[in-house]
Amino acid sequence: MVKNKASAESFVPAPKTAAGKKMALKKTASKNTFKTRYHHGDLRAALLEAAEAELAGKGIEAFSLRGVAKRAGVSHAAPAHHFGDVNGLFTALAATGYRRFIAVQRTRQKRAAQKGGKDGAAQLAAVGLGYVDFAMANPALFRLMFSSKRPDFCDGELEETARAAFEKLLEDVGRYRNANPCDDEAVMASAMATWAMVHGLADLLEGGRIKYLQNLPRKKREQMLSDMILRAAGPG
Amino acid sequence: MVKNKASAESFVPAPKTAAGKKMALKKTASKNTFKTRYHHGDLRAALLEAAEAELAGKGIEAFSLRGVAKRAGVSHAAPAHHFGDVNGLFTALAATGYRRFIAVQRTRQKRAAQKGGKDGAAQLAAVGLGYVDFAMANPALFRLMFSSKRPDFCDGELEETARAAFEKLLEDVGRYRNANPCDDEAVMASAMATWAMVHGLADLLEGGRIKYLQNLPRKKREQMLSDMILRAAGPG
DNA sequence: AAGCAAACTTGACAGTGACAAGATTCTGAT
DNA sequence: ATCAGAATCTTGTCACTGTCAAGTTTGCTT
Repeated sequence: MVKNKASAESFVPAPKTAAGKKMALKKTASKNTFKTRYHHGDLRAALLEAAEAELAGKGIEAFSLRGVAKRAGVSHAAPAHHFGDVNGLFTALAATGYRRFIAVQRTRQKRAAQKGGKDGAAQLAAVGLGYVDFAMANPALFRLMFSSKRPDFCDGELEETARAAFEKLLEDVGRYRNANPCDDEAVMASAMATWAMVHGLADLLEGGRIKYLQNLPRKKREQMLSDMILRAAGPG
Repeated sequence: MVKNKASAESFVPAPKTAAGKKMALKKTASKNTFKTRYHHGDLRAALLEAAEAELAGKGIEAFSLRGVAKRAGVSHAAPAHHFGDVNGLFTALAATGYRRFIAVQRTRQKRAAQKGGKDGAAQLAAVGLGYVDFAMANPALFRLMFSSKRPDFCDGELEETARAAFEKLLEDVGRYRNANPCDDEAVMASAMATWAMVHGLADLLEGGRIKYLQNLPRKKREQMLSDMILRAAGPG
Protein backbone atom coordinates (compact mmCIF):
# COMPACT_ATOMS: atom_id res chain seq x y z
CA MET A 1 0.00 0.00 0.00
CA VAL A 2 1.99 2.89 -1.27
CA LYS A 3 0.57 6.31 -0.64
CA ASN A 4 1.31 8.87 -3.25
CA LYS A 5 2.35 12.04 -1.59
CA ALA A 6 1.43 14.59 -4.15
CA SER A 7 0.61 17.90 -2.54
CA ALA A 8 -1.31 20.99 -3.31
CA GLU A 9 0.67 24.12 -2.54
CA SER A 10 -1.98 26.39 -3.81
CA PHE A 11 -0.50 29.11 -1.63
CA VAL A 12 3.05 28.84 -2.73
CA PRO A 13 3.98 30.93 -5.76
CA ALA A 14 5.32 28.17 -7.93
CA PRO A 15 5.28 24.43 -7.34
CA LYS A 16 8.83 23.29 -7.74
CA THR A 17 8.88 19.89 -6.11
CA ALA A 18 8.73 16.66 -8.02
CA ALA A 19 5.40 15.98 -6.39
CA GLY A 20 4.08 19.26 -7.67
CA LYS A 21 5.06 18.48 -11.22
CA LYS A 22 3.54 15.05 -11.02
CA MET A 23 0.27 16.49 -9.86
CA ALA A 24 0.14 19.04 -12.61
CA LEU A 25 0.72 16.23 -15.04
CA LYS A 26 -2.11 14.21 -13.64
CA LYS A 27 -4.43 17.17 -13.75
CA THR A 28 -3.85 18.04 -17.37
CA ALA A 29 -4.02 14.40 -18.32
CA SER A 30 -7.51 14.04 -16.91
CA LYS A 31 -10.62 15.22 -18.69
CA ASN A 32 -11.51 18.73 -17.71
CA THR A 33 -15.17 17.93 -17.21
CA PHE A 34 -15.63 18.71 -13.54
CA LYS A 35 -18.51 16.32 -13.03
CA THR A 36 -17.68 12.76 -12.23
CA ARG A 37 -14.00 12.20 -12.49
CA TYR A 38 -12.70 8.65 -12.17
CA HIS A 39 -12.00 8.50 -8.49
CA HIS A 40 -11.77 12.13 -7.73
CA GLY A 41 -8.65 13.39 -9.41
CA ASP A 42 -6.33 14.50 -6.69
CA LEU A 43 -8.33 14.06 -3.56
CA ARG A 44 -5.26 14.55 -1.45
CA ALA A 45 -4.86 18.13 -2.58
CA ALA A 46 -8.57 18.81 -2.25
CA LEU A 47 -8.52 17.39 1.25
CA LEU A 48 -5.59 19.56 2.23
CA GLU A 49 -7.42 22.61 1.02
CA ALA A 50 -10.58 21.58 2.82
CA ALA A 51 -8.57 20.84 5.93
CA GLU A 52 -7.09 24.30 5.91
CA ALA A 53 -10.56 25.79 5.72
CA GLU A 54 -11.72 23.53 8.52
CA LEU A 55 -8.73 24.50 10.62
CA ALA A 56 -9.23 28.19 10.03
CA GLY A 57 -12.94 27.95 10.65
CA LYS A 58 -13.16 25.67 13.65
CA GLY A 59 -9.74 25.89 15.23
CA ILE A 60 -7.37 23.13 16.16
CA GLU A 61 -9.57 21.65 18.87
CA ALA A 62 -12.92 21.51 17.12
CA PHE A 63 -11.19 20.31 13.96
CA SER A 64 -12.89 17.21 12.64
CA LEU A 65 -11.84 14.70 10.03
CA ARG A 66 -15.45 14.19 9.10
CA GLY A 67 -15.88 17.91 8.67
CA VAL A 68 -12.97 17.91 6.24
CA ALA A 69 -14.53 15.04 4.33
CA LYS A 70 -17.82 16.90 4.17
CA ARG A 71 -16.15 20.03 2.86
CA ALA A 72 -14.44 18.03 0.16
CA GLY A 73 -17.65 16.20 -0.64
CA VAL A 74 -16.34 12.71 0.00
CA SER A 75 -17.12 9.96 2.44
CA HIS A 76 -16.17 10.28 6.06
CA ALA A 77 -13.38 7.74 5.87
CA ALA A 78 -11.69 9.12 2.79
CA PRO A 79 -9.22 11.39 4.63
CA ALA A 80 -7.88 8.53 6.68
CA HIS A 81 -6.90 6.74 3.53
CA HIS A 82 -4.62 9.55 2.47
CA PHE A 83 -3.30 10.73 5.81
CA GLY A 84 -3.66 7.77 8.12
CA ASP A 85 -5.23 9.59 11.02
CA VAL A 86 -5.92 13.11 12.13
CA ASN A 87 -2.35 13.66 13.25
CA GLY A 88 -1.18 12.64 9.82
CA LEU A 89 -3.36 15.32 8.31
CA PHE A 90 -2.06 17.83 10.83
CA THR A 91 1.46 16.88 9.82
CA ALA A 92 0.74 17.57 6.17
CA LEU A 93 -1.03 20.80 7.08
CA ALA A 94 1.90 22.00 9.13
CA ALA A 95 4.24 21.32 6.22
CA THR A 96 2.19 23.42 3.84
CA GLY A 97 2.02 26.01 6.58
CA TYR A 98 5.78 26.27 6.77
CA ARG A 99 6.02 26.67 3.02
CA ARG A 100 3.54 29.49 3.07
CA PHE A 101 5.25 31.01 6.08
CA ILE A 102 8.61 31.08 4.33
CA ALA A 103 7.09 32.53 1.18
CA VAL A 104 5.37 35.31 3.11
CA GLN A 105 8.54 36.09 5.01
CA ARG A 106 10.54 36.34 1.81
CA THR A 107 8.19 38.86 0.26
CA ARG A 108 8.15 40.89 3.47
CA GLN A 109 11.88 40.96 3.53
CA LYS A 110 12.21 41.97 -0.09
CA ARG A 111 9.70 44.75 0.34
CA ALA A 112 11.60 46.05 3.36
CA ALA A 113 14.88 45.81 1.46
CA GLN A 114 13.45 47.90 -1.38
CA LYS A 115 12.07 50.52 0.91
CA GLY A 116 14.73 50.76 3.55
CA GLY A 117 17.71 50.18 1.35
CA LYS A 118 20.37 48.06 2.95
CA ASP A 119 19.26 48.85 6.46
CA GLY A 120 19.58 45.42 8.06
CA ALA A 121 17.60 46.47 11.08
CA ALA A 122 14.53 47.39 9.06
CA GLN A 123 14.70 44.05 7.28
CA LEU A 124 14.93 42.03 10.46
CA ALA A 125 12.13 44.00 12.07
CA ALA A 126 9.97 43.46 9.01
CA VAL A 127 10.55 39.74 9.16
CA GLY A 128 9.70 39.71 12.84
CA LEU A 129 6.50 41.62 12.27
CA GLY A 130 5.75 39.14 9.51
CA TYR A 131 5.96 36.34 12.04
CA VAL A 132 3.44 38.09 14.25
CA ASP A 133 1.13 38.89 11.35
CA PHE A 134 1.24 35.30 10.19
CA ALA A 135 0.15 34.15 13.61
CA MET A 136 -2.70 36.64 13.68
CA ALA A 137 -3.84 35.69 10.20
CA ASN A 138 -3.61 31.93 10.72
CA PRO A 139 -3.99 31.29 14.44
CA ALA A 140 -4.69 27.59 14.38
CA LEU A 141 -2.12 26.83 11.73
CA PHE A 142 0.41 28.87 13.65
CA ARG A 143 -0.16 26.82 16.79
CA LEU A 144 0.03 23.64 14.79
CA MET A 145 3.42 24.69 13.45
CA PHE A 146 4.98 26.23 16.53
CA SER A 147 3.31 24.79 19.60
CA SER A 148 1.24 21.68 19.10
CA LYS A 149 2.63 18.24 19.68
CA ARG A 150 0.30 16.60 17.20
CA PRO A 151 2.20 17.04 13.94
CA ASP A 152 4.92 14.45 13.50
CA PHE A 153 8.18 16.30 13.01
CA CYS A 154 9.91 13.06 12.10
CA ASP A 155 7.94 13.11 8.87
CA GLY A 156 10.34 13.92 6.06
CA GLU A 157 8.32 16.64 4.41
CA LEU A 158 7.54 18.46 7.62
CA GLU A 159 11.04 18.08 8.98
CA GLU A 160 12.42 19.59 5.81
CA THR A 161 10.12 22.60 5.65
CA ALA A 162 10.45 23.32 9.36
CA ARG A 163 14.21 23.18 9.10
CA ALA A 164 14.12 25.52 6.13
CA ALA A 165 12.19 28.05 8.19
CA PHE A 166 14.67 27.74 11.02
CA GLU A 167 17.61 28.20 8.71
CA LYS A 168 15.99 31.28 7.27
CA LEU A 169 15.87 32.67 10.79
CA LEU A 170 19.57 32.02 11.21
CA GLU A 171 20.25 33.71 7.89
CA ASP A 172 18.21 36.76 8.79
CA VAL A 173 19.82 37.28 12.15
CA GLY A 174 23.22 36.43 10.73
CA ARG A 175 22.85 39.11 8.07
CA TYR A 176 21.80 41.67 10.65
CA ARG A 177 24.71 40.81 12.89
CA ASN A 178 27.22 40.33 10.10
CA ALA A 179 28.22 36.90 11.35
CA ASN A 180 27.28 33.28 10.99
CA PRO A 181 25.37 32.07 14.04
CA CYS A 182 26.91 28.64 13.63
CA ASP A 183 30.38 30.12 14.08
CA ASP A 184 29.64 32.53 16.88
CA GLU A 185 27.83 31.46 20.00
CA ALA A 186 26.79 34.98 20.90
CA VAL A 187 25.17 35.45 17.51
CA MET A 188 23.44 32.10 17.87
CA ALA A 189 22.11 33.27 21.20
CA SER A 190 20.83 36.39 19.48
CA ALA A 191 19.02 34.29 16.94
CA MET A 192 17.38 32.25 19.68
CA ALA A 193 16.45 35.40 21.54
CA THR A 194 14.95 36.91 18.41
CA TRP A 195 12.88 33.82 17.75
CA ALA A 196 11.70 33.65 21.34
CA MET A 197 10.76 37.31 21.31
CA VAL A 198 8.74 37.24 18.10
CA HIS A 199 7.17 33.95 19.05
CA GLY A 200 6.20 35.19 22.47
CA LEU A 201 4.73 38.35 21.03
CA ALA A 202 2.84 36.39 18.40
CA ASP A 203 1.45 33.85 20.83
CA LEU A 204 0.43 36.38 23.46
CA LEU A 205 -1.08 38.78 20.95
CA GLU A 206 -3.01 36.11 19.12
CA GLY A 207 -4.23 34.67 22.39
CA GLY A 208 -5.49 38.06 23.49
CA ARG A 209 -3.34 37.94 26.59
CA ILE A 210 -1.25 41.07 26.24
CA LYS A 211 -3.91 43.73 26.11
CA TYR A 212 -1.59 46.68 26.53
CA LEU A 213 -0.02 46.00 23.14
CA GLN A 214 -3.32 45.07 21.55
CA ASN A 215 -4.89 48.37 22.42
CA LEU A 216 -2.07 50.45 21.01
CA PRO A 217 -2.76 52.16 17.67
CA ARG A 218 -1.34 50.21 14.77
CA LYS A 219 1.60 52.47 13.97
CA LYS A 220 2.63 52.81 17.56
CA ARG A 221 2.35 49.08 18.13
CA GLU A 222 4.49 48.24 15.14
CA GLN A 223 7.11 50.69 16.30
CA MET A 224 7.18 49.16 19.74
CA LEU A 225 7.30 45.60 18.45
CA SER A 226 10.16 46.50 16.15
CA ASP A 227 12.09 47.93 19.06
CA MET A 228 11.57 44.79 21.08
CA ILE A 229 12.64 42.54 18.25
CA LEU A 230 15.82 44.49 17.59
CA ARG A 231 16.57 44.64 21.28
CA ALA A 232 16.39 40.85 21.38
CA ALA A 233 18.49 40.49 18.25
CA GLY A 234 21.25 42.29 19.37
CA PRO A 235 24.18 42.92 19.72
CA GLY A 236 23.89 42.89 23.50
CA MET B 1 -21.83 4.35 46.22
CA VAL B 2 -20.16 7.52 47.28
CA LYS B 3 -16.43 7.89 47.40
CA ASN B 4 -15.18 10.83 49.31
CA LYS B 5 -12.21 12.61 47.92
CA ALA B 6 -12.12 15.68 50.00
CA SER B 7 -9.08 17.95 49.79
CA ALA B 8 -8.90 21.06 47.81
CA GLU B 9 -6.32 23.45 46.57
CA SER B 10 -3.41 21.57 47.96
CA PHE B 11 -1.16 23.88 45.99
CA VAL B 12 -2.44 27.17 47.15
CA PRO B 13 -1.27 28.43 50.52
CA ALA B 14 -4.61 29.52 51.88
CA PRO B 15 -8.08 29.47 50.38
CA LYS B 16 -9.30 33.02 50.42
CA THR B 17 -12.20 33.07 48.01
CA ALA B 18 -15.80 32.94 49.05
CA ALA B 19 -16.03 29.50 47.51
CA GLY B 20 -13.05 28.43 49.56
CA LYS B 21 -14.57 29.64 52.80
CA LYS B 22 -17.87 28.03 52.02
CA MET B 23 -16.14 24.78 51.35
CA ALA B 24 -14.16 24.87 54.53
CA LEU B 25 -17.31 25.61 56.45
CA LYS B 26 -19.09 22.66 54.97
CA LYS B 27 -16.21 20.45 55.79
CA THR B 28 -16.06 21.21 59.49
CA ALA B 29 -19.81 21.08 59.74
CA SER B 30 -19.98 17.55 58.41
CA LYS B 31 -19.18 14.43 60.43
CA ASN B 32 -15.56 13.47 60.11
CA THR B 33 -16.32 9.83 59.46
CA PHE B 34 -14.84 9.28 56.01
CA LYS B 35 -17.40 6.69 54.97
CA THR B 36 -20.53 7.82 53.22
CA ARG B 37 -21.00 11.51 53.42
CA TYR B 38 -24.30 12.97 52.33
CA HIS B 39 -23.73 13.72 48.72
CA HIS B 40 -20.03 13.67 48.47
CA GLY B 41 -18.62 16.41 50.62
CA ASP B 42 -16.99 18.88 48.33
CA LEU B 43 -17.17 17.31 44.95
CA ARG B 44 -16.13 20.55 43.35
CA ALA B 45 -12.70 20.40 44.92
CA ALA B 46 -12.33 16.71 44.19
CA LEU B 47 -13.27 17.32 40.58
CA LEU B 48 -10.72 20.10 40.30
CA GLU B 49 -8.04 17.80 41.59
CA ALA B 50 -9.13 15.02 39.25
CA ALA B 51 -9.26 17.48 36.38
CA GLU B 52 -5.73 18.57 37.04
CA ALA B 53 -4.59 14.96 36.93
CA GLU B 54 -6.54 14.41 33.75
CA LEU B 55 -5.05 17.50 32.20
CA ALA B 56 -1.52 16.56 33.17
CA GLY B 57 -2.01 12.98 32.03
CA LYS B 58 -3.86 13.38 28.78
CA GLY B 59 -3.13 16.92 27.70
CA ILE B 60 -5.51 19.66 26.77
CA GLU B 61 -6.83 17.99 23.64
CA ALA B 62 -7.48 14.48 24.88
CA PHE B 63 -8.94 15.91 28.07
CA SER B 64 -12.32 14.39 28.79
CA LEU B 65 -15.07 15.38 31.19
CA ARG B 66 -16.03 11.76 31.57
CA GLY B 67 -12.45 10.89 32.36
CA VAL B 68 -12.49 13.46 35.14
CA ALA B 69 -15.73 12.00 36.48
CA LYS B 70 -14.22 8.54 36.41
CA ARG B 71 -11.14 9.70 38.31
CA ALA B 72 -13.34 11.28 40.95
CA GLY B 73 -15.55 8.20 41.09
CA VAL B 74 -18.79 9.96 40.21
CA SER B 75 -21.26 9.78 37.40
CA HIS B 76 -20.37 11.11 34.00
CA ALA B 77 -22.63 14.14 34.26
CA ALA B 78 -21.51 15.26 37.70
CA PRO B 79 -18.83 17.68 36.49
CA ALA B 80 -21.29 19.57 34.33
CA HIS B 81 -23.37 20.31 37.37
CA HIS B 82 -20.50 22.16 39.03
CA PHE B 83 -18.80 23.73 36.04
CA GLY B 84 -21.45 23.96 33.36
CA ASP B 85 -19.42 22.57 30.52
CA VAL B 86 -15.87 21.63 29.75
CA ASN B 87 -14.85 25.24 29.18
CA GLY B 88 -16.19 26.09 32.59
CA LEU B 89 -13.94 23.48 34.09
CA PHE B 90 -11.02 24.81 32.08
CA THR B 91 -11.79 28.25 33.44
CA ALA B 92 -11.65 27.02 37.02
CA LEU B 93 -8.49 25.05 36.28
CA ALA B 94 -6.79 28.08 34.80
CA ALA B 95 -7.65 30.11 37.89
CA THR B 96 -6.06 27.55 40.22
CA GLY B 97 -3.16 27.47 37.79
CA TYR B 98 -2.56 31.18 38.17
CA ARG B 99 -2.66 30.89 41.94
CA ARG B 100 -0.06 28.18 41.88
CA PHE B 101 1.97 30.10 39.34
CA ILE B 102 2.09 33.17 41.51
CA ALA B 103 2.99 31.14 44.58
CA VAL B 104 5.85 29.41 42.79
CA GLN B 105 7.11 32.70 41.45
CA ARG B 106 7.09 34.25 44.90
CA THR B 107 9.20 31.49 46.41
CA ARG B 108 11.62 31.65 43.49
CA GLN B 109 12.00 35.34 43.94
CA LYS B 110 12.55 35.11 47.67
CA ARG B 111 15.14 32.40 47.25
CA ALA B 112 16.99 34.53 44.70
CA ALA B 113 16.77 37.54 46.98
CA GLN B 114 18.32 35.58 49.82
CA LYS B 115 21.13 34.23 47.71
CA GLY B 116 21.92 37.17 45.49
CA GLY B 117 21.29 39.89 47.99
CA LYS B 118 19.62 42.93 46.54
CA ASP B 119 20.77 42.20 43.02
CA GLY B 120 17.64 43.04 41.08
CA ALA B 121 18.91 41.36 37.96
CA ALA B 122 19.30 38.00 39.64
CA GLN B 123 15.78 38.27 41.00
CA LEU B 124 14.23 39.09 37.67
CA ALA B 125 16.17 36.33 35.94
CA ALA B 126 15.03 33.87 38.59
CA VAL B 127 11.42 34.83 38.06
CA GLY B 128 11.83 34.46 34.33
CA LEU B 129 13.37 31.02 34.71
CA GLY B 130 10.50 30.20 37.02
CA TYR B 131 8.09 31.00 34.22
CA VAL B 132 9.90 28.60 31.93
CA ASP B 133 10.10 25.90 34.56
CA PHE B 134 6.42 26.22 35.29
CA ALA B 135 5.66 25.67 31.63
CA MET B 136 7.89 22.61 31.49
CA ALA B 137 6.38 21.16 34.65
CA ASN B 138 2.75 21.82 33.68
CA PRO B 139 2.59 21.98 29.91
CA ALA B 140 -1.14 21.64 29.41
CA LEU B 141 -2.01 23.93 32.29
CA PHE B 142 0.47 26.46 30.98
CA ARG B 143 -1.18 26.48 27.56
CA LEU B 144 -4.58 26.76 29.18
CA MET B 145 -3.43 29.81 31.07
CA PHE B 146 -1.39 31.60 28.45
CA SER B 147 -2.52 30.46 25.02
CA SER B 148 -5.84 28.66 24.88
CA LYS B 149 -9.05 30.45 24.05
CA ARG B 150 -11.20 28.05 25.99
CA PRO B 151 -11.03 29.46 29.51
CA ASP B 152 -13.41 32.36 29.99
CA PHE B 153 -11.38 35.33 31.14
CA CYS B 154 -14.53 37.26 31.87
CA ASP B 155 -15.08 34.91 34.79
CA GLY B 156 -14.46 36.84 37.98
CA GLU B 157 -12.15 34.38 39.66
CA LEU B 158 -10.01 33.80 36.60
CA GLU B 159 -9.92 37.46 35.71
CA GLU B 160 -8.72 38.28 39.19
CA THR B 161 -5.96 35.69 39.40
CA ALA B 162 -4.75 36.41 35.88
CA ARG B 163 -4.60 40.10 36.63
CA ALA B 164 -2.69 39.41 39.82
CA ALA B 165 -0.09 37.49 37.84
CA PHE B 166 0.17 40.32 35.35
CA GLU B 167 0.57 42.90 38.06
CA LYS B 168 3.28 40.83 39.62
CA LEU B 169 5.12 40.98 36.33
CA LEU B 170 4.85 44.77 36.33
CA GLU B 171 6.12 44.86 39.90
CA ASP B 172 9.09 42.65 39.12
CA VAL B 173 10.18 44.60 36.08
CA GLY B 174 9.44 47.88 37.84
CA ARG B 175 11.69 46.90 40.72
CA TYR B 176 14.47 45.94 38.36
CA ARG B 177 14.17 49.17 36.44
CA ASN B 178 13.53 51.36 39.47
CA ALA B 179 10.39 52.82 37.95
CA ASN B 180 6.70 52.22 37.75
CA PRO B 181 5.75 50.83 34.34
CA CYS B 182 2.41 52.64 34.55
CA ASP B 183 4.24 55.96 34.74
CA ASP B 184 6.92 55.34 32.17
CA GLU B 185 6.13 54.06 28.73
CA ALA B 186 9.65 52.78 28.14
CA VAL B 187 9.52 50.72 31.31
CA MET B 188 6.13 49.39 30.31
CA ALA B 189 7.63 48.37 26.99
CA SER B 190 10.37 46.59 28.90
CA ALA B 191 7.80 44.69 30.90
CA MET B 192 6.02 43.61 27.73
CA ALA B 193 9.30 42.61 26.17
CA THR B 194 10.24 40.60 29.22
CA TRP B 195 6.94 38.79 29.22
CA ALA B 196 7.14 38.07 25.50
CA MET B 197 10.68 36.78 25.87
CA VAL B 198 10.02 34.40 28.74
CA HIS B 199 6.76 33.29 27.18
CA GLY B 200 8.37 32.63 23.84
CA LEU B 201 11.17 30.69 25.47
CA ALA B 202 8.72 28.70 27.55
CA ASP B 203 6.42 27.86 24.67
CA LEU B 204 9.18 26.93 22.25
CA LEU B 205 11.10 24.91 24.81
CA GLU B 206 8.06 23.04 26.02
CA GLY B 207 6.96 22.38 22.47
CA GLY B 208 10.36 20.94 21.63
CA ARG B 209 10.83 23.43 18.84
CA ILE B 210 14.05 25.15 19.87
CA LYS B 211 16.45 22.24 19.96
CA TYR B 212 19.60 24.29 20.22
CA LEU B 213 18.63 25.49 23.68
CA GLN B 214 17.21 22.13 24.68
CA ASN B 215 20.46 20.36 24.01
CA LEU B 216 22.57 22.77 26.04
CA PRO B 217 23.75 21.51 29.43
CA ARG B 218 21.57 22.76 32.23
CA LYS B 219 23.92 25.35 33.71
CA LYS B 220 24.82 26.77 30.35
CA ARG B 221 21.19 26.92 29.29
CA GLU B 222 20.14 28.75 32.41
CA GLN B 223 22.92 31.25 31.92
CA MET B 224 21.88 31.87 28.36
CA LEU B 225 18.20 32.18 29.22
CA SER B 226 19.01 34.64 31.97
CA ASP B 227 20.98 36.76 29.55
CA MET B 228 18.11 36.80 27.10
CA ILE B 229 15.60 37.74 29.75
CA LEU B 230 17.68 40.60 31.06
CA ARG B 231 18.37 41.79 27.56
CA ALA B 232 14.64 41.96 26.98
CA ALA B 233 14.07 43.74 30.27
CA GLY B 234 16.17 46.60 29.20
CA PRO B 235 17.15 49.24 29.91
CA GLY B 236 17.75 49.43 26.13
C1' DA C 1 -42.48 17.00 59.87
C1' DA C 2 -42.98 18.75 55.30
C1' DG C 3 -41.67 20.78 51.54
C1' DC C 4 -38.10 22.65 48.81
C1' DA C 5 -33.76 23.28 46.73
C1' DA C 6 -29.42 21.56 45.80
C1' DA C 7 -26.49 17.62 44.55
C1' DC C 8 -25.96 13.84 41.97
C1' DT C 9 -27.49 9.79 38.68
C1' DT C 10 -29.48 7.75 34.70
C1' DG C 11 -30.63 7.69 30.08
C1' DA C 12 -30.53 9.35 25.55
C1' DC C 13 -28.73 11.72 21.34
C1' DA C 14 -25.79 13.43 17.83
C1' DG C 15 -21.19 13.77 16.78
C1' DT C 16 -16.34 11.98 16.72
C1' DG C 17 -11.88 8.86 15.16
C1' DA C 18 -10.70 4.49 13.94
C1' DC C 19 -11.13 0.13 11.86
C1' DA C 20 -12.89 -3.63 8.71
C1' DA C 21 -14.98 -5.02 4.77
C1' DG C 22 -16.98 -4.04 0.49
C1' DA C 23 -17.34 -1.57 -4.04
C1' DT C 24 -15.27 0.97 -7.82
C1' DT C 25 -11.76 2.38 -10.87
C1' DC C 26 -7.07 2.47 -12.62
C1' DT C 27 -2.71 -0.03 -14.16
C1' DG C 28 0.18 -3.02 -16.21
C1' DA C 29 1.57 -7.61 -17.75
C1' DT C 30 0.32 -10.83 -20.97
C1' DA D 1 -7.58 -6.51 -25.67
C1' DT D 2 -8.15 -8.47 -21.44
C1' DC D 3 -7.89 -9.49 -17.02
C1' DA D 4 -5.84 -10.06 -12.47
C1' DG D 5 -4.24 -7.08 -8.87
C1' DA D 6 -3.68 -2.87 -6.66
C1' DA D 7 -5.01 1.68 -5.45
C1' DT D 8 -8.93 4.57 -4.29
C1' DC D 9 -12.99 5.49 -2.14
C1' DT D 10 -17.59 4.04 0.40
C1' DT D 11 -20.36 1.85 3.83
C1' DG D 12 -21.06 0.05 8.21
C1' DT D 13 -19.85 -0.39 12.86
C1' DC D 14 -17.71 0.37 17.44
C1' DA D 15 -16.41 2.72 21.57
C1' DC D 16 -16.11 7.14 23.11
C1' DT D 17 -17.24 12.05 23.65
C1' DG D 18 -20.16 16.50 25.49
C1' DT D 19 -24.56 18.02 26.44
C1' DC D 20 -29.25 17.93 27.68
C1' DA D 21 -33.55 16.26 30.08
C1' DA D 22 -35.55 13.71 33.49
C1' DG D 23 -35.34 11.24 37.63
C1' DT D 24 -33.57 10.20 42.40
C1' DT D 25 -31.32 11.12 46.62
C1' DT D 26 -30.01 14.17 50.28
C1' DG D 27 -29.69 18.19 53.27
C1' DC D 28 -31.79 22.50 54.83
C1' DT D 29 -35.43 25.60 56.34
C1' DT D 30 -39.47 26.70 58.34
